[in-house]
Amino acid sequence: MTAMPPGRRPSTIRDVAALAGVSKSTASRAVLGHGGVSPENLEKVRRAIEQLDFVPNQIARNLTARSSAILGLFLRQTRSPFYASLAGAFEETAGDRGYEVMSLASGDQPDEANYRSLMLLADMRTAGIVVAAPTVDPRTIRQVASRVPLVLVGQMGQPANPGVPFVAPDPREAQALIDHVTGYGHRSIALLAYSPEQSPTQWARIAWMRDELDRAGLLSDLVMINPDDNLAPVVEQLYRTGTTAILCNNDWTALDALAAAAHLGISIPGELSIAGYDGIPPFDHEAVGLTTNRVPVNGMADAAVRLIDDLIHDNHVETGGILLRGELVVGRTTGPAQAR
Amino acid sequence: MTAMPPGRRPSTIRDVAALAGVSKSTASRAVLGHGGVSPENLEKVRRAIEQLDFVPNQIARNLTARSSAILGLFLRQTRSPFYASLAGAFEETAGDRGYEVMSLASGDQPDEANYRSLMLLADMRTAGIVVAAPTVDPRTIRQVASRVPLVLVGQMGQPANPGVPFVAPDPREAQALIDHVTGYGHRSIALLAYSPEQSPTQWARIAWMRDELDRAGLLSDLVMINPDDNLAPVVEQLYRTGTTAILCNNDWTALDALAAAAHLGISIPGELSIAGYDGIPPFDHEAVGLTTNRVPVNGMADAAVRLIDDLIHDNHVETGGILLRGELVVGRTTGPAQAR
DNA sequence: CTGTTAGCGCCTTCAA
DNA sequence: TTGAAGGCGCTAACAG
Repeated sequence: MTAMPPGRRPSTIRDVAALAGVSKSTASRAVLGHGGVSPENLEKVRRAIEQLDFVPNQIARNLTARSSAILGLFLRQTRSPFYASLAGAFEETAGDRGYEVMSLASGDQPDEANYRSLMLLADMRTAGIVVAAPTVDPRTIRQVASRVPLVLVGQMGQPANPGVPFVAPDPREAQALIDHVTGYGHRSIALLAYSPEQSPTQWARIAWMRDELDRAGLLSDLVMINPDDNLAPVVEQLYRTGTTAILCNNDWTALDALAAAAHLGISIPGELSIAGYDGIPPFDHEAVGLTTNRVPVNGMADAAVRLIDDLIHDNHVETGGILLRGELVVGRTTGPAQAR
Repeated sequence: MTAMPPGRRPSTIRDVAALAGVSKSTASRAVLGHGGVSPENLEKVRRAIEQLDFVPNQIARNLTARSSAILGLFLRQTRSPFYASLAGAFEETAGDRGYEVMSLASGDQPDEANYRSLMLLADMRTAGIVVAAPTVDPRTIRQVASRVPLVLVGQMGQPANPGVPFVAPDPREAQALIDHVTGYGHRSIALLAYSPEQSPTQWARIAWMRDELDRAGLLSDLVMINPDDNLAPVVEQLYRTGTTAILCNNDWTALDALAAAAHLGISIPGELSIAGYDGIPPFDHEAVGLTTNRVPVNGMADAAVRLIDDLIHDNHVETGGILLRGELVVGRTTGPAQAR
């Protein structure tokens, strides 16, 4: 047996009109409920709708309306807890404002594909589009933004995308993390990071920490890594050369570093302190015990909805962008520096 | 300044035709590239397209084509690592087969909203819809399935949804977990679970484990909990009444139980073994060290794509559904049972 | 090869 | 209050 749906083509407003014995227009008016239809006809149409199991095609509707209550969400990747969390928060807030959210993921395709995806979102007459995909080419962003209200989230807009509103985590929030480890007496602190191309946002915080630590003479090293690297050699090298604390670009990296340290027999946080960044559940779970900086995902989502809503309603919008700070999460992977 | 997009309405095929000095159809044919257009006209159209920055409206296209290369994905929630992971894997595999994936999340709304969302997906002439949202009402599923090829993933189809193909984790895979703890000598094993309504799939595995353990006389208790419960009282009670191992409905619960045990001063796995279920990253990370059963998310996604693809192309489809097994992940939260 | 016509499913003037 | 007509953006069938 093929479970293919039966030929029964979804009924259209035309079918409804025919069965009710009225014109398409009357049927349409009855469906919309804006009034202007006689009670008898209204009833007839109502019955026809019921009988035919009619549901108006929202998409066709948008076609004439030139707009809709749908927001498009373009994500870099769905798998990552960070983007998943952001998307979830966004859907909630947007839902509260009466928007439906349609998501599409980039998966770091070639930029041409990103463009097509974004246009697909625009084609369905979305009221606006929110982009949470830092790797999309700025030109693509600008092209789409010229057609549809667009907001960037989780990434800086300036200077690559002048005039495009954005919400992003404030790199300066990393100060709390630095204060935390220096407060523990660490004086030889290393940074682990992906390349700027790999993740501009994560790089922003790393660059900021690098500058801060460097200025204070506390930076032992900045090691560039890749997502799938085995960190054992890196961690060992750092440990041997006197680094007592490692700050990572994100929580994954921190977990990888922790696992590497375990393999090397380095005790945490006795001999080495390690901190992550992002603090997205479940990374911030007490049972994991990771010290990290929790990025304000909910706040970012809220701000994004507010921005896009303002843009849609033609309100004044801060083009300078919004930077939000998170909060320090103290776990069991950082502790007092030990003299060696 | 309002960053609203300039009035410049996206240009249509009509504009292109006008500028090129040909008819809409010729322009359309040129765009489609199916041939049948003179080189001169082709060139003229090409130039007009360039000049107007024309991009065909994919949605309008689908409207006439009555179909598209878009798959709809309806998720229970975006935030959960499980669904995020599933979605990510699905997008990848679907992408390999040339599909674009549009996602919509349920967020456990009233079922009427689910229906509307599903219809929205159908309205855009998606080639098929994949539902990963166990809480959607079976009637809604059937209604939508009668209009568009539909596959269930991460949930059983039978008997609530007869005839609707599905892919789900095989509850019997839990055997490995049971063998693991009994192999460690545990003879008083408890289960922690959400209610069946909360999560039918998780309940399926719990019910299966309950039966198995009960038959072997090893079940100490089955405690019903809620996602946000504080588990300290539960864990303490179990521990005091002689339970030496706790198997949880999912990994979150396991982390919560671990945190509770830590608060109570119960050492893991010395005095108590705890295991999770799902094994989705980052729960399965070595640094977390959780013993769990890794559900085959990638395999499920692959199978889902295969099923929907078959359905779309009218191939024979196993209506019985597909059950997939995962693999045991041995961490540091389980160990030998200790005599007390 | 080309333009005309007729939809896809819906909404919105415009007269009546 | 109603229906006819036209359009949203595009494709496809049909004459030339």
